[in-house]
Amino acid sequence: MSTERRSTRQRAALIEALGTSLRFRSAQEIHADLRDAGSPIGLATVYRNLQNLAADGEVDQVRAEDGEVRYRACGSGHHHHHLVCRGCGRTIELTAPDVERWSEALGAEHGFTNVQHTLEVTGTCARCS
Amino acid sequence: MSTERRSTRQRAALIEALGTSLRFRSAQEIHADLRDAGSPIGLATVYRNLQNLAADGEVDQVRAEDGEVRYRACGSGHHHHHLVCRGCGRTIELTAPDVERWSEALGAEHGFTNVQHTLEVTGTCARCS
DNA sequence: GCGTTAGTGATAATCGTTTTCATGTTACTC
DNA sequence: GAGTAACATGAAAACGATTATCACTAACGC
Ligand SMILES: [Mn+2]
Ligand SMILES: [Mn+2]
Ligand SMILES: [Zn+2]
Ligand SMILES: [Zn+2]
Repeated sequence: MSTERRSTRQRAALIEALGTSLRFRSAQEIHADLRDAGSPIGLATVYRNLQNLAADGEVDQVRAEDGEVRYRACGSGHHHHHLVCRGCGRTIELTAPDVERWSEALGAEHGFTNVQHTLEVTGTCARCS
Repeated sequence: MSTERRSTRQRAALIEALGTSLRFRSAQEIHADLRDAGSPIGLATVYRNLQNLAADGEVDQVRAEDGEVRYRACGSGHHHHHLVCRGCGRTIELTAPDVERWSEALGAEHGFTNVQHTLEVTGTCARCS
């Protein structure tokens, strides 16, 4: 899905806003932050661009417990997981080769193909406890 | 949270409907199934009872990709994970002691306490491929 | 049976997200 | 630099799952 997207002021502002944050944030939070930072942008545009960026692999998205989707520009463009503080949102990227192998093997063992998985870890970071 | 809940016709019908299904189903699916099966019940009642059952550990709930919450009465009352067919919904319960240890250790290593995790595996089962 | 109180359900409200559609911009050609 | 077709934007309306309301019903303990 390599896409040629037009460069707009809004898209640039969104990418910059993402780049400067270490936390996962919802579309609405990001929208408010952009507004506060003096970059007027429509909410629908935030949603659209976040989805495009996610589809293009530029940002990660996770679904919070309450069902809201949160976005973050992660350092690695490759498959990884997250350890997220439930207090402050501080996020640490994790790789879990054992889990990758484990899920693949279990899928195969049960005759499943095209095996995917989701894995997220949460806790309270040192500063927050 | 061990709760003393009153036994009602609706609650009994819901528990029975859950017991006879192997798939994860949304509250609305379960509601429709109950109606079709001749057990009139309000949608709000389905939602309320499913949440109670989940809080009491009687049913598992997972969030689908589209954000919908799905429910299922699982065999084991203990912590486990799922391998779910994206085609037919067929579900296999998994335990992953290695993952349990891995997430605990990683949390501790980064100074996190009260570490929790979610892990779900999806794929296409033999029958569906 | 009675009273207390949790449970029910039709309906309205909530809220994150998506769609609509008229208008603004971008990228490209000449 | 125009001209232009396709894409992007955004205010507003629509959507859809879930939750809240509230008048009514039915369990439970006595
Ligand atoms: Mn993985
Ligand atoms: Mn586990
Ligand atoms: Zn923290
Ligand atoms: Zn299947």
